[in-house]
Amino acid sequence: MTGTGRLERLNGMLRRRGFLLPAFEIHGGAKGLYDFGPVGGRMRSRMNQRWLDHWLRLGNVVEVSCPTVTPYAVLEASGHVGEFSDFMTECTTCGEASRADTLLEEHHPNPDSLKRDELQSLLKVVNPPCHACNDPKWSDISAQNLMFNTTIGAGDSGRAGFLRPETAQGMFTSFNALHRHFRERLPFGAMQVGKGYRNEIAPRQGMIRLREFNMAELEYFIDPEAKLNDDLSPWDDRPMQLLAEGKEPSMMKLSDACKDGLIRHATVGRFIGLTYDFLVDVGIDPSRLRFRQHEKNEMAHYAMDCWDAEIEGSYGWVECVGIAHRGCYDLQSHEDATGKTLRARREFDEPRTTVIDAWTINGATAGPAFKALAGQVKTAVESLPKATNFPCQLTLPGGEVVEVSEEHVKPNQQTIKETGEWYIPHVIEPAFGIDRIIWHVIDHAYHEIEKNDEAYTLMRLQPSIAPVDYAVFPLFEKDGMDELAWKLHQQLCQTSGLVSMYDGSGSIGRRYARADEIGVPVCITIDHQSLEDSTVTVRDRDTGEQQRVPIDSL
RNA sequence: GCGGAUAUGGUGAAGUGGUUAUCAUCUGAGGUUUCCAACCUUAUGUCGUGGGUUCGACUCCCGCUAUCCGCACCA
Repeated sequence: MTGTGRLERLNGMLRRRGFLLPAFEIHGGAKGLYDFGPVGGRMRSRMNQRWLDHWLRLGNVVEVSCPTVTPYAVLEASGHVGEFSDFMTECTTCGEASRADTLLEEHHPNPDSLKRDELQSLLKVVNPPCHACNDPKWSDISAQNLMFNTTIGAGDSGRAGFLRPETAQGMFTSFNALHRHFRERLPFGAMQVGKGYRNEIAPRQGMIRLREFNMAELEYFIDPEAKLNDDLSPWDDRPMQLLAEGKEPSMMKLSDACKDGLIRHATVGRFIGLTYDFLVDVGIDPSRLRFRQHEKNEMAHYAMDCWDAEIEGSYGWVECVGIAHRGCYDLQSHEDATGKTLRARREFDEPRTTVIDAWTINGATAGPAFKALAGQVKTAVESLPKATNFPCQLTLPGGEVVEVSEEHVKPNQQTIKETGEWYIPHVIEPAFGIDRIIWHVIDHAYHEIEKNDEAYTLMRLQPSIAPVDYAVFPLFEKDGMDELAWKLHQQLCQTSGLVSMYDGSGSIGRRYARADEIGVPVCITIDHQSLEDSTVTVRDRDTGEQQRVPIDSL
């Protein structure tokens, strides 16, 4: 941060030039909602594309797209309904708002687990003092859900739902389709870029905390027992700033951090490396990038290990990527909630044979004898040792005592051969906050310099994400230079993936300045000589150097 | 959600209980100009929003919305 007011000037420029604008402004605007304007919109889609390309290079990752509108049951199963709701209560004396469960921490082993009614009545009974004014007078509690509620369908047939708080759940719920697509072979990944929604209590700091935001997530499914080919040596030449839990920050090689057990899983380590490469590739200054491991107590409800990529900018160090080892939590949760299986199979090296030589029930006699309890009796009998003598008494899980005699049982002798087993895959998830990354890319690219004793601003954006590739200028809009420039501009626009901008107004210096301000890497100028020999000058944004080249070589 | 500050052309600012609200810059048109924000002419464009006080409110008061800074909350 150089100089006071840089942030204000930067924000002013972003607005003026159409990078970022407060959304719906003529209606008064809305907190936490932003437009990407005519310049920023292009940059955002380039960033998204760049991100997809980056992960597609792994070769076993596919792109999907899931709805943002999500049924209640999905997010209930994932734990979001519970985790993303807080029950708030307000002190009627001083107006201080508090979380009801926090107030009751000393009066209940786990107030967070209580249902709304239970929490309400416990609050009434305990009546804890307000930590601001000490008065124990509380309003009724109200649910503060950080997800946007909606109703899917109209009227009585409407189902409760939410706008998704993350893109991940759709990829978990379609696990079986992904699994089939990859011929049932792990590891594989599914990813998507899309919108996520969180009804933040207090959106702040421009692009840093939004209510509707662009996210890009990869869910990488692995067999927790399989050997994975996660070679971290490619990153040995670029140590990274790592803040491991409970350790001092230090520059480390990923391979060492993994060897020392700071990074608890090699795939997490590899994704840290790939994330580093992506961020630096789109223009993040590597010296202002670090990876921080979550403390145990700040870890989200699903995570086993989590590393954030934090980027330093005008708002300090900000979390922009989370790389979480989610274990089997998500697939397990959806299995539990739906009764469907979300599993992969691994074959054993050698088939495993289990020899059973014990007892089971004789259905024909035990059925009529024990009726409804027969199932429980069967389980109990099958766990008895071979040496058991009948009749004998068994206590069932429900407390009933039954007497099992010889006629109810028969020997159970079989050999079971298993060639493999079904298991719930583990998930490693890199989750990117695209808006936050775009913000920091802009923040790092924005330079205020002096040029001929005048303040001058330029954006040193990477060409791969610059909103415009070429600016085409006629030196003067006359003598046919304007027609030639317009023709070249049209030609460039025909090329897939290229964006060109024509600018013919103002002095040539002014036009260079305008292009520099939005980070156009290359300006092409048509002058008198161009009319004669079909050459143009190509000017580099960062050095200002010009080269004369034939039009055809562009 | 609480407390404080703020809200005037696209951007940045000045100003007033009274008739036509000021300046710079940007933007458009025309002219001029042989490569880094030059110059001349000219044009377009503003008092966040709703209510109140008043003969009259951009100005004073209140609510709302938004922005910035703390606190709280949160991934």
